[in-house]
Order: sequence, then structure tokens, then C-alpha cells
Amino acid sequence: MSTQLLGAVEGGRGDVFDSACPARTVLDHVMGKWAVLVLVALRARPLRFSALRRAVGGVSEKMLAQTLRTLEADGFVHREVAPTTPPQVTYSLTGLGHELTGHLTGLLDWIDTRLPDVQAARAERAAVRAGT
Amino acid sequence: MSTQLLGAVEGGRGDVFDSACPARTVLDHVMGKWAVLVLVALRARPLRFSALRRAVGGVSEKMLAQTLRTLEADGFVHREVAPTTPPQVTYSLTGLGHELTGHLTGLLDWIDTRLPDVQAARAERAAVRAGT
DNA sequence: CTGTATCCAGGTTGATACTG
DNA sequence: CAGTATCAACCTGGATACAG
Repeated sequence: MSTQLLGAVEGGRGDVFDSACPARTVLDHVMGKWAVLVLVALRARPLRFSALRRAVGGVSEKMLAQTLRTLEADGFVHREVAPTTPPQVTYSLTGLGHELTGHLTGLLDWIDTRLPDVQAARAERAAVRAGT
Repeated sequence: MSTQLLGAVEGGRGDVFDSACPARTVLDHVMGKWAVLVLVALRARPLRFSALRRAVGGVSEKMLAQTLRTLEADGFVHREVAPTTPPQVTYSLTGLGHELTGHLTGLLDWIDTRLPDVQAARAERAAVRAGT
């Protein structure tokens, strides 16, 4: 598993994967600060640029456009331009994108449910640093 | 699902989640450039600092240390110091970390298997830009 | 409406050197 | 071995202005 992404712990080559590794670039794109949110937002339904921007709080036009271009290039989202004035551009997930978001929502849901545990861990650590 | 992470697409509040949102901080930590790789590397077995650095190719000492401190604070990894000289520090996953990496490896494995499709998408897009 | 281009501040990263 | 400190460079990301 994850043969492309992790260096050989057992064998010991050591520098098996660098930034040039294709799998790494995909991972970086997908894990990008905004990519996850965009992907998951699109999972519910196709959205237009503005709606997407509203759905993903705090993203600038620049970053949203940039993220979308990357995700489109990787084949995760589909860009549909309606030839109207003003132009309407709708983004939706491709089949590949749907598969991907399946894994992502699993992760996000887990974070949601386990948030209390993480906060507890943080609190405990803070207490240790203060007390002992 | 993901109620903490996505702004209201339907309702329409818009700025429901900012960077201060606890769930977002967890997501950011976990999705960090190196965090994923560290987590998955530790999934196979506990590793010492150096071994971990070898397993995760291309990470600097500084970044590895920083990542580990964050993951430790969030309760995903456990840090064990052996009182020897020279000191030996072993990192392992906590129960929480194990759950998390379950989702992560799912994602990573998917990337591995679907890499060809992504590369095909990239190629096709490049072809479109060039030709038509 | 949907972007793109430019500028600029700030955070992040890496190299290096040093400590326990 | 396992870090931490410091510094400079880079890149990211936001604001603004403008274009199709």
C-alpha cells in the first residue's frame, strides 16, 4: 500500500520519493488548503463560482480560481461554461472526483466526530506543560 | 456531514467557518504537507526520529520536528524518550492516530490506484490546450 | 459574472550552526 | 542521536484593479 508515496522503510533506499513523484503532486493538490473544501462542497451538488466561494468560507477569488484550475487539470472537477451574458460557469465533480470525495468525506466526518478527543488531547498537553 | 467544516450552502450564512474553527485547525494539521506522510509511515510501525526522516523523503529536521510536535499535541502520535546516551526517541501512533491513518491510507491507496487516470486527464488537457 | 494580472506583506521552508 | 535557534529566501495568499 502507498508504494508510490513512502520511501522504503524496510528496504532502505531512502529518497524514493521526491517532490517530482507524480503521486506526491496529486496528494499535494488534493490536500491543498482549499482543495478539500472545494471538493466536498461540490459533492453535494454542482455549484457556480460565486456559490462555491460562499460555500467555502474565507477563500479569495484568486485562490478559488487557482484551486479549481488544478482540480480540473487533474480530472476531478468539470467546468461548464454557459454562453450567456454574463457568463455562467458551473463546476461539478467528475466520476474520478466522486470517488475521491468519498474518501475525503470519510476523513472529514471522522474529524467531526473525533474533534472532542483532539481538543481533550490538546487541553491535557497544555495542562502538563503548565503543571508538572 | 462535515457540519463543522463547510459553510451553509443551503441556508446561506456564508462565513460559517473561519480559520479559527477547531475542526479546520485539525484538518490543516492533518493535511499538512508532511503530516500525512509521517502518519502513514508510523502506521506500519513505531519509528525513531532518524528512521522517520528517512521514511519520509525530503523532509528537513526542522519540519519533521515541527510536524511531530503538532501531531503529538493533537493526540495522534506518542513520543517516547529512552533515557540513554545518546537519547533515543521513538514515535508511535496513538489509538486516535490509528483511526485517523485508516482514513488516510484509504485515500493514499486510492491515489496510487487511480494515478494513471489522473495522468491521463492531465495529458488530455495538455493535448486540448495544444491542439484544438 | 467570472475570471486574470499585478503588487506586496507575511508566513513557511531550508541551510547552517549549535546544544543536551 | 535528537533536536533548537537563527537567518535569508521563497512561495503563498490577499487586496486591488482590470478584462472578457
